[in-house]
Amino acid sequence: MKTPLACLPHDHSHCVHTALADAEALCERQGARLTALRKRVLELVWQSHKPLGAYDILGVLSETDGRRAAPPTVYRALDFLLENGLVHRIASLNAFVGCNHPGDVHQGQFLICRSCHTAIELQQPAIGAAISAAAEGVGFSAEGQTVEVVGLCASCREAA
Amino acid sequence: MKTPLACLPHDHSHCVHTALADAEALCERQGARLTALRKRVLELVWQSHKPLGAYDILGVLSETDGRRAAPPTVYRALDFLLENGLVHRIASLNAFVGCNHPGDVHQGQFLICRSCHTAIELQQPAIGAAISAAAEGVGFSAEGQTVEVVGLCASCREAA
DNA sequence: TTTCGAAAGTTATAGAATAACGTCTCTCCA
DNA sequence: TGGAGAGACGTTATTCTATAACTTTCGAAA
Repeated sequence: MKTPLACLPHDHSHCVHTALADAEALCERQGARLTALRKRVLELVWQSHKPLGAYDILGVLSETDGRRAAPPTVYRALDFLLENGLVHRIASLNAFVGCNHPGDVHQGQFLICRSCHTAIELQQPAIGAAISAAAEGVGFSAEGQTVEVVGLCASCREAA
Repeated sequence: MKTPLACLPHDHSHCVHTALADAEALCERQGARLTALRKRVLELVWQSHKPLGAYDILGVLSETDGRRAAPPTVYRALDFLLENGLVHRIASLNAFVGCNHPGDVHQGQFLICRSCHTAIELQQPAIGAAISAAAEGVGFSAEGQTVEVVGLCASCREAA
């Protein structure tokens, strides 16, 4: 299995640039409007691999960017990004994180470190398959899966 | 696979009685105090297989039971029930549902119908195994799993 | 240049959860 | 029997998360 970038040291500015470029290309292709605000929110979400709360984003927009922003501003931008598969919402944290493979239809599967708070996104068909099989076994038609695992990432295990 | 009771018509009062009796036995065994309030909250959570919000519980305690209750009253009772494995929290709904197999160490896996809101609890080792394997593959030590699937249950599919 | 619609601003409020402190009531032990 | 201590619950206040409803702005197309 390929080790996800999120759990290794890496040039993170590259992640951000790639994510923004991919997002622009994707929106172009789909006729979705990636406005300055939406792009900025996406950039903020991508500033690390740690899920970011809506009110954290709001704080940066208000204080750093000097933009007059209220909660709906942020939530609307996040809704747009969610709809277009550019970010994921982490239900167990009430927070948002950039999607590693925008465009691909997929559900997010996340490993969340309780120490450094990094969220590692997985794409394991085996997990989805096991869930789908179980659902079908009881006649349930699965539409969306939430898989969030808390624990300790490799780096934090070593440190401890 | 055995069909979970939650997705079939059944004598639900039996569920409630069983759940309360099991809870008493379990707490007795573990030296945990299942007070009147905690038992009542557990009963309310078990009144259906639909996850119930903390403030719904609060409403019943205040209005029906006539008890003076504020949010901490409910959250403390829920914390106790969670710690003792008697209820599960559904992160994607901010709601709580009775645990089907208290005492067993297990993570909840839930199928949540978006039409009737019933939560069907699964116990599929295959799902947990697939997740654990993926986590270990990247050196992540998994401690808690959240698996929540939204979709349509068998009854609602038929009705539609 | 008007107009139409989407995006963003604005105000207010709903919903979920916890912090901090006070009070009561057991049980245990002297 | 009668405190001492601990745990449970009450109370007040606040924080965090999210959305409803309405207004204004802006840009592209007619």
